[in-house]
Amino acid sequence: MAKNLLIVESPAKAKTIEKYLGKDFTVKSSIGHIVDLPEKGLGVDIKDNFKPDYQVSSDKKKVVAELKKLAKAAEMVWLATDEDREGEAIAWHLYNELGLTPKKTKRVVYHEITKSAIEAAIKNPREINKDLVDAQQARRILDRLVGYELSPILWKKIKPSLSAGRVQSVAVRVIVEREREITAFGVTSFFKVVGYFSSNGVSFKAELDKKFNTEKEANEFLNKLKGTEFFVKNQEKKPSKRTPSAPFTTSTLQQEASRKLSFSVLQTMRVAQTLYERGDITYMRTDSVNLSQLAIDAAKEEIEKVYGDKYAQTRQFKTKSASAQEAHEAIRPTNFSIKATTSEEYNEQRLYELIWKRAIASQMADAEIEKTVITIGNKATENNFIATGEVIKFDGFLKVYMESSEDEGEEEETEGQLPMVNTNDKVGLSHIDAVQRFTQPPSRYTEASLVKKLEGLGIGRPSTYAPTISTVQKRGYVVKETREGTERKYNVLTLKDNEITSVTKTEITGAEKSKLFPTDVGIVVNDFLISNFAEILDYNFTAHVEEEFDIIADGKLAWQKMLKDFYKPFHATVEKTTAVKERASGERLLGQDTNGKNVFVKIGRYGPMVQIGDTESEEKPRFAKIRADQRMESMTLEQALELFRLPRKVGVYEDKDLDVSIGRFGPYIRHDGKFYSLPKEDDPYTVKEDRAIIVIEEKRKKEREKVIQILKRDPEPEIQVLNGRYGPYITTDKEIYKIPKDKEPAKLTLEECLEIIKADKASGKKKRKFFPKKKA
DNA sequence: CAGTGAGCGAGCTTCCGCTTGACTT
Repeated sequence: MAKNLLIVESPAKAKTIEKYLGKDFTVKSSIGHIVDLPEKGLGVDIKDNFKPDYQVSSDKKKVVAELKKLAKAAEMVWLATDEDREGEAIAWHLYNELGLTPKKTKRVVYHEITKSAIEAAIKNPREINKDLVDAQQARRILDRLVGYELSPILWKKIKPSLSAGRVQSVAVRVIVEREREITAFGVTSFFKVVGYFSSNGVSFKAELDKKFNTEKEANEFLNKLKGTEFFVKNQEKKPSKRTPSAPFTTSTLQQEASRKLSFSVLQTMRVAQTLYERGDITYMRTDSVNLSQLAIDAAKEEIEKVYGDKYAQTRQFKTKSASAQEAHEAIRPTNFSIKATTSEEYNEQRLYELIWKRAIASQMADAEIEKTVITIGNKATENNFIATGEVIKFDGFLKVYMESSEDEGEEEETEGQLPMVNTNDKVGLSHIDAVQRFTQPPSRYTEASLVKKLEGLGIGRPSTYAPTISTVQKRGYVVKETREGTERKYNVLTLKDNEITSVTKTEITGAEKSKLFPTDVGIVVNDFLISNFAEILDYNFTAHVEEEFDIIADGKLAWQKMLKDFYKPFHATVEKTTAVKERASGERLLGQDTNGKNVFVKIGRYGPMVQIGDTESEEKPRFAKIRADQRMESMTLEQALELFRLPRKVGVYEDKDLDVSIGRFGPYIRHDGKFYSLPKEDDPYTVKEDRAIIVIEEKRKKEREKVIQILKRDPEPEIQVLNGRYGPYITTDKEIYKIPKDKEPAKLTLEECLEIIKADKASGKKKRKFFPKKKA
């Protein structure tokens, strides 16, 4: 038994550190937080000065028991959790749960996993910083109060199972507001003029320094240029340089992996986790752009070896984010001399390469660039045509890495080569285009650009960006969608050989790929929260409470005092809002039907719907769910009435009615108490009796083919051999068993089936239920 | 797993931040 027990948060980290420390140390991990507030109930006693009811998390009981045993046997316990608010709290929880004493406990911290850093940390132990722990308690309890007091209001006022929180509600707000900006955006068109010139055998283009509002003005301008001459009015050369970006943080990794590899933020984190566990990269949840000196030296050595001395230029980057806690290094390869991971998995290879390039480039020389601007004049006009060109004099870091542009919507301005010219040189004209362009609304967020936005607001942490994005989608506030654009016509005027011609072309506009759109529910919840809880939804709310957490961490404010000051007015608003009777349904009156009854669109307990007739009237109103491709905001009276054409009776089959409707899982036919899904190509509003019968018969045929054989047992439940979506399988007692490839499903005997079941059970794999309920 | 939607009411839902796990006819 080792004399020393050192505890870190991550198991992969524990393995690495154990190698550095030698046999006197056992290194174990807590696997994150070990205690938390209970999932059910508030878990905070408001009356007893916000006393939290901490409990060992159910999935950490085993970890805590093992650590406790090891701690008891050790002479000294070293708490080496991260040096940030959460890490300090984990150390404190460990201290409490493991029953440690000041005499046999030491708190150590480091910001990088290198041998020297760990050894230095061991030489400089300190005590647990209770002020920092208190700041974490304030953070934790504030989030609980906000989340668990706001969410139930939404259940009551809007619909069950919704949620609200300091982070997720602002994320939804960002998406809703962007959508409104796009809707409100007035697209206007203008004419952009581009001349195609040549000089000394080099063709180049130059853009006019003026845009025209109308086609008429553009036409007049081109007319003026008929038969005139162009000359070089001015030429300028300016040296400039480009500096590499900092190595990746979690947020920038997610953004670049999204742009360059089309990864979702979740996918990026999963792949990065694998690389981390393989030991290929450093920790992937970080807000720091720092590299250890060891890493910088290693990068320099690699750059000099591969690209030559003049390509190396080491630098230390500084974080721009005020909320950064910098407990780790930036994300980098653990070994710079390894250019590719040994993993066979394609996505792991691609992400590793991206991380390697970005980290290496960050320690490479600036790129030296010469910018050239040629101004082309014409005596017939005061306006000039401007040609810009760039020549890379020294590529520097660009040899390895080029950051992707942020505005994917922008047109690619490929700058060609410019000719060598002198002032007053005449230049030849090929033609001039005046092209109709349109102003662009702001672009919708991708998952990754939303992360960037949240990070900029100081909201969320590297470990929560991906979960937050998935929460707002799971709650149905936001959907990630790819939408096809629409065609748009635009005009092009061309001046060539002293003649002006006009053509109309078409382009696709408004196409979106994997972008975030707010749903009706998201919009209604957002508007409700903003009108009632403006403070929480304020973009500066997190920044403001973070300032207070910092004061607590400095020991200048008691965490209970901070919570009290926040909670009193907050809870009063909660009470006041709860007392209001009306639901917040986003109700909108669309008009009246032929009987003069009011027709509404609103959100009900099961989502957006249309309603005919008033709720207060004697007669029960009629309801219909709106279709997936419809939006409350753009719903018309005609569309609403159309929805009431369902359910429709389309005929009779085997003396029973055939009814067609749309349910939770799409359009279906109901016949004799059974449901038959209507295939995509059939329209529930027009489908006829004969077609409905075909659909029913097809399903019956499949049902018949589903059963390969049934083997009766008594008293145990029978064994069924069935044809499933993925081929034949055996099932009994709600469990599913795979059939070995060498067996023929139709000829399986009862004995063989039992053998397969026995073998499967013995393999020790845990079975998943057919429709798994939520985890316990 | 598919007819819901007001209201009555039981009992359910929910936060953010730290970590990895287990595995699919």
